[in-house]
Amino acid sequence: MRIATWNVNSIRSRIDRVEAWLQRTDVDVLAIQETKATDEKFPFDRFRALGYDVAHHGLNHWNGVAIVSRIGIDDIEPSFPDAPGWGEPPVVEARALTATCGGMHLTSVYVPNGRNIADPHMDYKVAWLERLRARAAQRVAAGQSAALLGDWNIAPQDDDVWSMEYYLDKSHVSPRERAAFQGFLDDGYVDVVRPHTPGPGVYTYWDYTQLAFQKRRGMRIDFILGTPAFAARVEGAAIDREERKGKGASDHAPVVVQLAD
DNA sequence: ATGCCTTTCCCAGAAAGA
Repeated sequence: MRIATWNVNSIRSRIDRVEAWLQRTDVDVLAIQETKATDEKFPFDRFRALGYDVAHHGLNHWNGVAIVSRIGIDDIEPSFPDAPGWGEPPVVEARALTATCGGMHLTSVYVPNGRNIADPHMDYKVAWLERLRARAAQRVAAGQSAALLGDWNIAPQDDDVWSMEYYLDKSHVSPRERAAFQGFLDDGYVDVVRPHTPGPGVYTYWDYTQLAFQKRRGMRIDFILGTPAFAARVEGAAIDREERKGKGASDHAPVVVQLAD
């Protein structure tokens, strides 16, 4: 069985690529981020035609998360309890969606960007992660097979960026953000991809500008964190950087884990 | 300090991404 995550940067502009990728990779469940669509504009039919059930949470043309599954999808839950909002007045954004697929509790996660170290959006990012962590910890305590899959907008280790010198004063590598990410690991979550895709120089995101991909200037910011019960089933993992190539690519690559049946 | 590029809104240029 294969489970994957992919920030597609608009499902409508990427649907042809996503469809071809699903057919090529034989993935059973895909967690999607940045659908940038409401339900009215989400291409449900394209996934259903391939045999996937769909859960989508999209409130406007920003953010938006989904899970598509061909092993069943139940207990669909948008967001999570007490999720912080953004704006004035604060609005809870479409950045998380949990569903049960084949007995596993899977959450598609799109962590707020943070923008800059001193930006209010950074406080929002950290608070959002704290609340997600509280909910996620319950799944470890319950002994569930669960995973948080998505775009974390954090590079936890220095090797996860092409240049620490470049990112030193920027978002994604600050101690606050790294501590927020580490909290999930402290609670028992496991990065199930890194052991199978060791760095340095291994990334999941490359900026569209400045020929970043061609120059191998990327960041590892997309992760699959599993509970011990989930991690015990992982047999392999891969980052599909081929999918970042060519015209019409997302700026993120898909990340895939192979599970024992 | 900003643009570099891409996407959305929907036809002009701002907002957001990271």
